[in-house]
Formats: sequence, structure tokens, C-alpha cells
Amino acid sequence: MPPPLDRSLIAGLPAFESLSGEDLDRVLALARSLHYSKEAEIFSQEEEANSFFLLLSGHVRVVQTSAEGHQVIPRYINEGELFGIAVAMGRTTYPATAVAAVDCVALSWPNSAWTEFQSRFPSFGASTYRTIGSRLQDTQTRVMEMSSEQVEQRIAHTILRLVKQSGRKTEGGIEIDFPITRQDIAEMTGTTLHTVSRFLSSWENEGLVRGGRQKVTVTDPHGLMLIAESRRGK
Amino acid sequence: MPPPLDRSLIAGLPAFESLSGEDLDRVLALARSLHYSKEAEIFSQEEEANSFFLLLSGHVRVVQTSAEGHQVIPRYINEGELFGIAVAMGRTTYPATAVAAVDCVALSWPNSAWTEFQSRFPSFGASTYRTIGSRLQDTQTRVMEMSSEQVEQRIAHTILRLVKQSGRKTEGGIEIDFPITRQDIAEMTGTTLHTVSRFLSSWENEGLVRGGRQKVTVTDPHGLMLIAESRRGK
DNA sequence: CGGCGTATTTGCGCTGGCGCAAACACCGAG
DNA sequence: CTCGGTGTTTGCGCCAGCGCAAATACGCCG
Repeated sequence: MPPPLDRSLIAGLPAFESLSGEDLDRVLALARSLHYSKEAEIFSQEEEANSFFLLLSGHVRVVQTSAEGHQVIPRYINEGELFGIAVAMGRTTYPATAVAAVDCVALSWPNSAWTEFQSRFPSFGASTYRTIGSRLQDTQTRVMEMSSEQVEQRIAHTILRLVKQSGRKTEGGIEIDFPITRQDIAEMTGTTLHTVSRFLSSWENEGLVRGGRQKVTVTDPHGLMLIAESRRGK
Repeated sequence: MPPPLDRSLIAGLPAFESLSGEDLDRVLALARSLHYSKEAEIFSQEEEANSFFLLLSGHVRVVQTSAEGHQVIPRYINEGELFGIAVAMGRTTYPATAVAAVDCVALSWPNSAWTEFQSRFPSFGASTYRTIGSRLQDTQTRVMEMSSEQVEQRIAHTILRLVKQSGRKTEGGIEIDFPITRQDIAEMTGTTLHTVSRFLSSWENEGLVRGGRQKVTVTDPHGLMLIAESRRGK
């Protein structure tokens, strides 16, 4: 029997906001706490979706692979977010693979808990609607960007979004809080690692960013914003 | 006072499946029935989202416009589908504009009805989760296609999808059931009307499709599928 | 500290598909 | 029937960004 989990773990999170202390205990009673080391697979695309997850600490990379083997990164999961919620969408399998970008701690619940939370805690339902809704919105935005923007703008937008969501202040700029390769950025923007590298290098020459192995630091967010918004084509 | 609406209007639909006759009457009591003529705007992007809709007949084109004026068509709505469900995603404004592609009939409810349906009819909640979930899924698929496929494959996939969702058998092929321009197809695939036109012409020469003003008829679905799946790049 | 595997950078040539522009077809109105 | 507007086709030239390939750079492990 694992030690009981503390309420404070999930007390502040949107998914469980406005739940009483007792309710939180009930939620935790059904949860399993899991540790994943860097680059470990949390669940895999096409796999039977028996549970859903909440990320307590770390960062998770979500990867989709096409039949032809082409990979895309739909999003990264930040601390406090639900993920693997196939059950909410009425799916029986996970639509993507989740990989720990760094060492992670997560809670997981069996799908049956979903139904219970849903009926017992109205705020839980509303919150997850919002979660899915905003993911839909993000994805649509991405489609718009891919349709209308040049690669340079797309990369700039993506970096800015990453920095906003998972930025960490350091001396000399804001850096993305987890290891991310040029390849990863390419898979988020629909381009190749070569092209990403070229633009990052050129931005580095202009003093907008600094690169590093699996690392990006933005030194001039405003300048990068200008690039992101500059419309080349009409 | 409008005439009461008949239960049969919504009885078979996924959103209201397994509701009793009385429940259906309650749902209809809150609804307004509306007619839109071809090309009329049902609601507009950024507009305050006060109600949600169900399409009873016709086809609705959903259009998103970027700040720079670039347009994208995220999807078409078919008969029986909910749309304009910003309320479900916790949004206060519509994320896109809805335009009647042909003359349409729709029901609409004030957002307050959403809350009521949600709490009174569990199956309603589950069904709309699935709706949003599958839209998210579709959008992700589109991102994958835009990342990994050539324009020709994307157009082929899109046409096949349209034909599958809204195809109508005619002598000599299956045609898309509503008027659609090359420009529309371009906005669905992230390309230009010129390129769409070029490929449709070339397919017409090969006997796979037949074109027409605001009309596409697929004469050889299998042949088109081959194009959609042929991997050019690695 | 040296070696190795992985990540990154960069050059070069090619091409898919876009932009521009003009010519057509089709449909509905009068 | 003719006219005007809207949708479609097609030619031409160009260039952003990809594919290929090779040279580095970095960080970890022993």
C-alpha cells in the first residue's frame, strides 16, 4: 500500500478546482502515482486507453506518427495538465504517444474514475471541456499558420509559444524549460531540422536568440515577435 | 407563437439519443427554428456567442479568418450536427464564421440551455464530448497531412473525405452534395485555387474526376485513393 | 582525459507550387 | 439573346525551402 497522497498535490489545479477537501481525498484515493524517467514512454499511440493522466511535474512530449512513419508533435504537456484523456473523447485507443521530455511525476486514474468525476464534480466536466476546447483551438491556429505563413514565421511563433508556456528566466534571456532538439521544433512546425537550424543560426547572428544543444534561449522576445508578425507574402 | 416543433426532427440524432419523448419536447421547447438562405452568415467570428446550433438540413461552411485576412475552412457541417458550440469550450465568442453553403434550416438554443441539457441528460454531455473530440482528431489529422504530404495528396484526401461525408450518388460518379469552389478546396488544403484547379484538370484528363462550376464529381474513387496514398517523398 | 554517439551547422543544387496575369466558360438577369 | 459577374483554366518565371551530404561541436561515460 503506497502512502496516501497529499491533497496539496492537486488542490490548486483547474481540473479539481472548487472541490472540497473530502472530494480531493476521494480523487486521490483512486489515483496511482507514477514516475517516468527521461525519454520513457508513458503511453503509446494505438494502445488501448485504459487510464488518463495528470502531470504533476516535468514536461511531456506528445508525438503522433503517421502510417508512413512521419512524426508530428501536436503539443507539450505542462505541469498541472490532464493528458491521455482519450476516454473523454469516446476513444478506445490513445491517438498519440506520450514521452517524458524530462523526468516526470504523474498521477493516473482508470477510465472508470472519469465517469465518476464527471457525474460527481460538475466543475471537473466543465474544466475538461475547456481543456479539449483550447487544444482544438490551438490546433486550428496551427493549421492557419501552416496555411498562411512562411516557415520563418511559423518557427518564430512556435518558439514564442513555447517560451510563453514553459519559459524560464535566466541571465541573458528566457529559455525553454526542457530539452528540445531542432528536430522537435521541426516536427512542431512542419518543416525539417535543417531549415530550423538555419533560421535559428541566422537569428543568433542578429542577436535574437541563443542556441545550444537541446536548448533555445530567447534574448530578444520583441525582436522575435517582429519576425513572427512580419508578413512576407500578401 | 411559432407552431410546436415535432419530436421527429431531433429524435434520431446522436446529440439527443436515448432521450425520452418528454425530454425531447423539453429540448424543443427551448429551441428556435431558423432558416438561412444560401451564403447567409449564421454567426460571425469574434461575435459574442450567445447560442448554439443544430443543423437540420443543408450544409454549413465554417470559415476562419486570420488577422492578416487569410481564410481557412476548418470543416463543413452536415445535417444533424451541432455547431457553434463555443459555450462547450468555455469561450465567450465564436472562433469562426458559419455560412450557409446552401439554403439551411437550423435549430438554435440559448447558452443557458446548454447547462440544462448537460446536467439533465448525461448522454448529451457524452455525445458532445465525442463531437469535440472527433473534431480535434480531424484537425490533428489535417496538421499531419499538411506536414508530411505533397499538395496533390492533400487535395486528394480532402476530396475523398468530402465525398465520404457528403457524397451523393449520381449517374457516372459520386458528387459532393453542395456547391464548392476551387477556392474553397484551396482553403481546406492550405494551397491556392490555381494549384487546385491544375490538379483537378489533370485528374479529369486521367478520368478520375469530373469538374464543373462549383461542383466536383469523383468517377474513380479507387484511382483517387491511389493518388492520395502514393508517397512521393520518403 | 579520450572516445563515441548524438545533435547541430552549413553548402549546394533542384523543384514543387506559388504569384502574376490573361484568357475562358458558365450562369443568371434583363 | 446579350451582357456582366463570378468561377475556372492555363502559361510562365521564380524562389523558398527541401534533400543530400559532409563537416563540426557538444556532452557523457568509462
